[in-house]
This record gives sequence, C-alpha cells and structure tokens, in this order.
Amino acid sequence: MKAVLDLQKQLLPDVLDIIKKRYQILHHVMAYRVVGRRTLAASLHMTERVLRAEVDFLKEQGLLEVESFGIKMTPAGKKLLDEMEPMMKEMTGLARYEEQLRQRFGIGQVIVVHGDSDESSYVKQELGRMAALALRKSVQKETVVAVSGGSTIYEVAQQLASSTALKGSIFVPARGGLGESVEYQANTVASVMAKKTGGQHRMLHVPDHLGEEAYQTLLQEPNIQEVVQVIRSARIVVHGIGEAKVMAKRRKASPELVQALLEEGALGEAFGYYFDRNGVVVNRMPTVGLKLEDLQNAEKVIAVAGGSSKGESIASVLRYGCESILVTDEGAAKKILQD
Amino acid sequence: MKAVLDLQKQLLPDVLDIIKKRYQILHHVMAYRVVGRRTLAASLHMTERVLRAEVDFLKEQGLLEVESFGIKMTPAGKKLLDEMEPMMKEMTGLARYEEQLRQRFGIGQVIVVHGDSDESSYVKQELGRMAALALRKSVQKETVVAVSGGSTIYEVAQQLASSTALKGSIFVPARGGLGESVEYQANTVASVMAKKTGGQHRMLHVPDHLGEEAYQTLLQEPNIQEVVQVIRSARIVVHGIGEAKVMAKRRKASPELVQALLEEGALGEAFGYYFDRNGVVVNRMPTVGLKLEDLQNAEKVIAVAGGSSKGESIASVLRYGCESILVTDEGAAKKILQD
DNA sequence: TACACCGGGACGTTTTGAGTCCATCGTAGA
DNA sequence: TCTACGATGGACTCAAAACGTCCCGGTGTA
Repeated sequence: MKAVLDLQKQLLPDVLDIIKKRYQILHHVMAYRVVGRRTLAASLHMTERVLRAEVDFLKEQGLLEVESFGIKMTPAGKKLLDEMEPMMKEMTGLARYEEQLRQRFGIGQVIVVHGDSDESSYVKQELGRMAALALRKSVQKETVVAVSGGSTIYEVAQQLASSTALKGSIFVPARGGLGESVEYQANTVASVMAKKTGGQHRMLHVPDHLGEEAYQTLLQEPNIQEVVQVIRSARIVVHGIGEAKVMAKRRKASPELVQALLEEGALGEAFGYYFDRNGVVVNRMPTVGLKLEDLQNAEKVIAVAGGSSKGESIASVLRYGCESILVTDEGAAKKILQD
Repeated sequence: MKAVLDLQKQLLPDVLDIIKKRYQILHHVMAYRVVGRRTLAASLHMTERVLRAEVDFLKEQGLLEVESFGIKMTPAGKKLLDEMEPMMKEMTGLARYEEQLRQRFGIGQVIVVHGDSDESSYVKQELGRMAALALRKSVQKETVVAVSGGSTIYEVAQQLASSTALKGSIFVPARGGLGESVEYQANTVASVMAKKTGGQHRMLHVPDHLGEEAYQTLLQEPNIQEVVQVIRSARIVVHGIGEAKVMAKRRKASPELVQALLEEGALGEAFGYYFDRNGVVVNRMPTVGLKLEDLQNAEKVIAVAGGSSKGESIASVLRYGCESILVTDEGAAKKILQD
C-alpha cells in the first residue's frame, strides 16, 4: 500500500491533502451524526463555501445525505470510513511526525520522507530530492546560498535541477576547510550546485590544520576577505547535521580534543559547531566563514539530515533553534520524538 | 492495491485520469528519448498549452529534464516509470474493458465496476450506484424516465439520492405487469425512485395472466391509455437484462412457451422482449407500455446488468443495438468479450 | 406560536486554466 | 562561418471555475 501511495504522491502530490480533507469531513459528520453546514465549517476551520462544495461532491458520491435538517452519513459513507482507517493511518503517519517536530522545536516547515537513511541509500536520495525542492521554492532572484559539506548535502546538490530562479543564485561554502573528503567538501558541493543549476559559485580555500600564524596571514588576504563577506551575507543556508563523535574522528581531531568534546557533552555538529543535548554550543572548528550569529540574518536555514543513528545529534542542533526548514526521514523522526 | 485505488476513486474520482495522463507523458518521452514540446503534444493528442503545464509539473517533480534541445527523462523518471507499470495495468484494466465494449457494440458510454455480481452482493450495490450516477447526469428538468423491474434496477432505485434536476422528473414503469415479485416490479421501482428523488411517478396496473377479452377492455380504459402515452414519450429508459430461460420460468410461462423460446434461441430478456444471439427479437410478453420502436425516440437508454452468468444474455441484448449507456461489472464484461 | 438553524440559490469578485503568439537560444547543416 | 530550423520560455487575452458573502424559504423545537 505504501508503495502505491508513494508513487501517486510523485505524480499527484496533493492527492493526500484532498483525500485527508474529505476524510475529515466524513469523520466529523460521523461524530456529529447530524450537523449543519455552518457548524461543520467552523469545526473544520473551513469557509462555508468550500465546505459546501465538498459536501456537494460527497453527496454526489453517495457518501453523505443532505436533508433539510442537516447533513448525515449514508451506509456507504460509514462503510468507506471504516475501510479508509488503516489507509489514513498510513497516509498521515508522516504528516503527524512533521507536525510534532514542527511544534516541539518551533520550526517553520518540516518534511519527513519514508524510510531510514541508515538502512537504504534510496532514502538519502529522497532526502536530497525533497531538500532540493525546498531550496528551489525558497530561492528568489540572485540569492546567496551558503552550503555545508557532507554526503547528505552532496546528495541535495545531485538532485538539484535548473530553474529560472536558481540560475541567478550564487553558491558558497558556509565555512572553510573542515577536513571532509574532497568529494563531500563544502567547496565541491557549492560548485556542483552551481553547475547543476546554471548559477555561480565562489570558493573558499582554507587548508586544514594550519598554524595560528599562517592562519592569521591568510585571513588578511583581500580575496579571502571578500569571499567571507559574501558568505556572511548569505540569505539561505543549507546544511547537514553530523554526530559529534563521528565528525571529530573523521576530521582527525587529537584524542585530547575528542575527549574534551565528549566531556562537554557534544552530540550534534553542524558546519563546524558542536552542540550539546540542550542545544548549547560547546566547541567549534578553527576556520573562517559563516558565524553562528549570521544565521539570524539569513532568510532561511535549511537542515537536511536523516537516519535513526543521527536522531540525538539532530535533536541537539534543533534545540539551538535557528532552523526554518528541516528535511529528515522517518527513522530519525521517530528517534528524535521518542525522547 | 486494488482496495486502495477503489477507496481513492470514491473520494477523488479523477485521480485515475490524471495519473494515467501523466504516466502516458512519461512513457512517450521515454520512447522518444528526446522530444520537443509540439511533437509530444501532437503525439498525445493534447494542446500544446496543457502539455506544457504537465511537463512543467513533471520537471518540478524531478521526473523530466527540459533542455534547450528538448525534453528527456531523468533517472528518477525512469525509475518511477518502471515501478508504475504494474499499478497502471491494474488501473487501466477496467478502462480497457469499457473501451472494448464501447467499440464492439457501438455504445456511447460503458461503465464497468470491479468484481462479479454473482459472487458478491456488494458488487450489485456498486452497479446500482454507478447507474444512479449516470441517470442523474442524464436527466434534465422534467424528464420522463421509464424503468423496468428486477433486482438490479431496484438496487439503482435504492442508490438514488435527491438532486435538483431529478426533483422534476416523472418515473413510470416501462411496461405493465411482467410477473415479477412485488418488491422488484417496475411499478415498485418507479415509486421508490420517485420517493428517493422527490420526483413524481405514475403507475400502470395491468394484472398478469389476463384473458384476451379482459385485456382488450382494459386497454380502452382512459387512464390506462393516458399512462401508456406518458410511458411511450419517455426520454430516458433504464432497464435490466435477464437470462431468457430464468425469466420465462420466473414468470410461470407454460412449458410449451419455454420450449418455444429455447427453440427460437432466446438468450437475453429486457422489459418483456426476448432476444437471440444475434440481437433479433424472437418473442415478447403480452402486456402494454413501451414498445421497442419507442426506444428510437428516447434520448438515452441505460442498461444495467452484471454477473458472469448473464454475460451471454447481456451480449444478445446489446447486439440489438439500442443502448446509450451500459453499466456492468468485471465478471460480465469478461464473459461478453471472450466470445 | 416564535425562534433558531437548516439547505439552497444568487451575485460579484478573484483566481486559475487554456489558447495563441512571439522572442530568444542552441544546434546542425551547408 | 553563416543561416535556418526547431526548441523552450515568456506574455497576453479570454473564459470558466472557485470562492466569499448574503439572503430566502422551510422545518423542528422550545
């Protein structure tokens, strides 16, 4: 059943919304037994007119009966309602996760896709696809988009396609070298995005593991400074979320640093900042680029991360509370919400 | 899967059409590999504009790619197409039956519902529901509707609901007493329909098994004549189809008559007329009301009958060739088409 | 008997959908 | 290298559907 619904959602995305709406109408009528049009409209938060159109339709379908004293169910309607229940559970399952996440962390929009990135690579693709869609909808003409690195965001880049609005965008890495492998570096991701969309991109070349002195010298470079300025003016930020321990090790942090991170309770990581379970920043990678306070000025901050193993990490970053849009998967959503 | 689709069809009837259309677009693009908008529109019998809207949508969904040299598939689109195939077979199965029946017998509209009336009484309800819908759509203000008897048409009456157009209608039995049980008599059906819709009805009281003399006397009765005149002016005729042998026996025909019918090759029966396998009328019940030639003047003739056991009978009546709309079920459709 | 609430009809406004035409761009072929 | 063709994408117009809103006649109930 899930397969059918997923396929349909691709070819007719609002099928779910319409069916849900009509199901709710039937459900309410069932609860009231007999109810007037206006009462029903108020209780469903609809205007009278649209409810009326829906009721007329359901009457045509023989599911509702409309008499002079009100609206009530037909036997066929009752039967349909019974048969729909398992399907609706299935259909609204993800919607419920989305709503709960939205409420708990105060995020503007949450998108949850089926499955678990830990278990199937297809889910990560889907994650990328939905994030790419969200990005496309967020972007306006000539927007600066700052992106982090990581395999998930790389997948977002892969799923991007050109669109009129995106063509004028400028893609930049959110922060300088964070010790990722080349393929998943923020620089690479930004350039792939620019290529896929027909937009522009700027690179930020900051080698890893630089001595303090060389580092300060580099910062004085005019073209570095210029790029950093562009980055910090980003109106849209797209970033992944990593597990603090995994990220620290991958970046070849010293054992002392890893130890320190763990003692500080670091759980999640996003563009070089480490967060603890309360969403407090406990550490950060020594590099240049987007600063945490710049997020306040950004129009939209889009987090993309999935997989049940990342649940706690995602939650820690969400608690910091700067996200506008979260794209995640069922596995992570379950994990996040069960604590 | 079938269950999900059936439920959806009740809450969103044109979901099938839209999905089919979009699937076809993908399919064509796949076949062409790369194709221009106009070429594609012509090949799909669409106007350029609507195709364009669809292509834009499919592009947004990441299923098609639009470049300056034409339209082509994305990997995601190919994948979707593969996964859709079994679903489309399922979805278009009934549609194919409908089309084949339409072609073979030259009927204006054919509706085939899932299942087999012989096996499940639910299918007969569904048959009634679809026929009621077709009737509602056919009727205009103050239409005379002539109906036959039988359990199927009785079900149609049960499924009717009031609508503005139907309120002005006049329901009449197509022909006088045909020896059905009271519940399923045409008179009863007409009165139920009138009650359900808020319309009017006229009765035609002609007792069964009347002697020739009494019969002729009855015909002279002014009010009988008046009702007959109304009947013969019917603009819409709704009738069932029976198996000749079964009907003859149910009506307590003499063994000689049954024998004669069989020898004449009677297969199907509709409102008192018996048809052989070539659609030729071989016999008729001795009563008054609608005559066969009146069907020519009727605007719409709606036949409702299902069940694989009735397949041959239905085919024999269809061959006579007076139907505008046929409502049947999967079981009967298969049987009819396999000969 | 009076009142409150019901469905249905009507009307003006707004939004969406569809038909048509044209500008621009890229590619292929001469 | 230039030209011509066919591609997309944008713009404009008109029609139709959707919607918000108000009112009317009827009906059940207090």
